Amino acid sequence: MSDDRNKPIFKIRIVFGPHEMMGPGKAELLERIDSCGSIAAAGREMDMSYKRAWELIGTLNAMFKAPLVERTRGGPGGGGAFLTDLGREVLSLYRALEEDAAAGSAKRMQALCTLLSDIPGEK
Amino acid sequence: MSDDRNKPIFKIRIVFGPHEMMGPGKAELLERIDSCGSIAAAGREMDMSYKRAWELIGTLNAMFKAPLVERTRGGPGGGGAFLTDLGREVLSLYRALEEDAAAGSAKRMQALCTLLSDIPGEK
DNA sequence: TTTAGATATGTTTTTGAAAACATATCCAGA
DNA sequence: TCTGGATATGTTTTCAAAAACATATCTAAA
Repeated sequence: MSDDRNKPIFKIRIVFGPHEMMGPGKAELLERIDSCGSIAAAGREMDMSYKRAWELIGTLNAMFKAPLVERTRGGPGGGGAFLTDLGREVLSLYRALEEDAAAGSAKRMQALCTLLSDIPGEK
Repeated sequence: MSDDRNKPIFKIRIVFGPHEMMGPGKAELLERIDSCGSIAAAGREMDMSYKRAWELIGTLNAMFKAPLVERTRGGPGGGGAFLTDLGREVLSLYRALEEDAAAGSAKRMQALCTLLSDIPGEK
């Protein structure tokens, strides 16, 4: 019997400084901006207000050596946003880091799950 | 010149289910209960209200096969709390998992830090 | 039998982050 | 030159999580 229930989700947040951090939210936002071509559309997909998405991008752009996202205003379609090379690099690095971390701790994760209550989600 | 500034902090949160998760906060709480011998004292050390600490312990006790923390009431000192064997096991497993994850992703972490802005904390 | 210091909970208040709302601005193309 | 759809921000409102406050309860030991 395959026991695929209870697959735990591994969330990583990297805190670089008091106001500089990166976690699952910003990563997903970058990803969606890459595929959508706009901050507004990415935000909509994530059920996030444009303003919030815009703010997150602002902090991301400020915390790295150069902007991860560049934007254009006006024109056909009204404008848009796209990842810079650095943006793509940071994103893929973060994703790879996630995988490495998960792989490195898989054994322990399995052991932890063993100790969980049998009746999960039973709140 | 040692460049120990900007040592990033790696935070891991494991989400087992919709209402079942464990992260740095619960881990530290377990640790301090172990060393303090009481929920109240542990909470004080963490600047956390007794009520909140007590609630966190409640959810922890509920999500594993057996309680991680047991408590006594009354008596000299008024009572106290201590980790069960399972509690100690979960805690050390979580700590080990953290280390494994950090070790597994250290290379990528280093690479990420390289891309950070030079002027950190400059908000 | 009183006390001390902890556990155990209910109730009210704060507050800080996110949402919601509101505009202003930009500009290629029709 | 008007328009559409996006960026860019300021302002107000909501709301849920945490804090704060308030008690009640337990019990070994003095």
